[in-house]
Amino acid sequence: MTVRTRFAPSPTGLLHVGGARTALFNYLFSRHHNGAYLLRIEDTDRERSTQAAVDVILQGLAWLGLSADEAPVFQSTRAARHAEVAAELVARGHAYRCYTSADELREMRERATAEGRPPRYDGRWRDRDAADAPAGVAPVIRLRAPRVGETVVDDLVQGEVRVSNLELDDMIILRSDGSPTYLHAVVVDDHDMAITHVIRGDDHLTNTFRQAQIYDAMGWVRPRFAHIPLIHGADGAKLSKRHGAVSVLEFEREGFLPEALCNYLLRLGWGHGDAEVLSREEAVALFNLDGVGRAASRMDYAKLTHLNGVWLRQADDARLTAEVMRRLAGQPGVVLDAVAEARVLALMPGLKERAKTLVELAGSAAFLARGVPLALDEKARAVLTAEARGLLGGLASRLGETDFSAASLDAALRAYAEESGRKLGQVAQPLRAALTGSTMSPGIDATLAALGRDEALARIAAVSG
RNA sequence: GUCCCGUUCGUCUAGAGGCCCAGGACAGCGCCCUCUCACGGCGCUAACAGGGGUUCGAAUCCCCUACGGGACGCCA
Repeated sequence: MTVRTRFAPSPTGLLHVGGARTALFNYLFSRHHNGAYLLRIEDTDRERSTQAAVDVILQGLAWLGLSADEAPVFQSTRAARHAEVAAELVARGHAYRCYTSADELREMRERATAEGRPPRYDGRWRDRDAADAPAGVAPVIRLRAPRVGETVVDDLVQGEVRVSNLELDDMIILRSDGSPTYLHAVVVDDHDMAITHVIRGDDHLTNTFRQAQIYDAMGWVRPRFAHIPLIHGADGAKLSKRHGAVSVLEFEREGFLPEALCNYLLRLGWGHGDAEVLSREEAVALFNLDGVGRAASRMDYAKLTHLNGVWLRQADDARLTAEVMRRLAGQPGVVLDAVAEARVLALMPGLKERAKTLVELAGSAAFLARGVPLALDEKARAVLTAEARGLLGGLASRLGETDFSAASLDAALRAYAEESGRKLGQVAQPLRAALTGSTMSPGIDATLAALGRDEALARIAAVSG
């Protein structure tokens, strides 16, 4: 049987890292088994569901490279089918109409809580004759759940989890307005979509017992379940809007690469020996549910940032250059012409070695797109003493006759330093300050080469007076 | 309150009875490399929640306690 997984977010907020990881695991599991990975938008809560939220989810998944294999299924379009299944359940005696009012239910719950019992529906309409139905009251449909024995779920991550049926009451599957409840809609949709593996957050684990009862009542074969632990914020608390439960698109804005975020998320709650850096292909080949832990884990931005640096260094120069140009756009003082782009591309091997995020990368490349005279930061000014400026003046004529390749430049600089009785650093640092306006950059030879002779000389002239 | 799940260095994890006086990664701290900053290399600090069992032997199995999380809605 073909493996079919699905990611089923409700479009009521943002696609945060928890949802992203759930999507990733579903994706990897299905790919590992050459199966299909689907998307279902659980938009039955019309009040809170918005098109904007749907778009954010779609964009986030696309950015992560986790777009679904088939068009998304919108749960709200399936209400008739949900009602149909509920009616079938009634016809088969596995569900019944309940006329208990909201007030009665509240009373029931309050009394149970006061007496220290778990709040449960008492099943008062379970075996009552339909003739007793009060006039003018629209009933809900409740599942006639088994009252003896236990419900067992064999979870691929959590193992065998069981609960006494005494703990479960007759859940509502269809509301009095005819709309399905979440638990019911999910079961019907997963069945109709032929989902074979339900991989989701473990906040759904106890819901699974009730869903299992619906499958059983319909005589449907249950999918395999895998409940993965939640991701907590850096402070250990549940991920919420207040704790950086930001959209994954926010990570893009902050300069993270999708492959780095996926790599990080994969290792959060899943391990395979000492493997840390994993490409998408490697992840597909290695991913399994056995490697998923059972304890919640915390977001660690430091490690994410490190991984981002690793992936940045491996990334294609042209791609990174395009990212830098995009991020530099609109910044004051930069000129984004073909010349600037060529310089950024030329220096990219050195630049990407030193950056952890695209934001940093753009920041460190900005000097390549600025004009003369360059603004000098504090440290650069300190380096450019009168003596250093004089040294640069002498260097300028030397550079006028040097071949502008990194190797030749390196040799020329070393020769000049030696002739002047200085260490290379005493020449390189003032030069770096003049060329970049700061005291940090890729190797001075590569920086010179990227700028080109004319620009380099102009920048030197601007400071050596 | 009831039920379910969990607890290995600060963090993510390896570990499926002897290979573990617990390994890797990030972070931190040193040293080296070096034209700056990074990268890289080397090294250091640092954990089996607590208590009982079982066993020749337990991080690994069982029980209890503590702590954490989740679920108990005509929300999803």
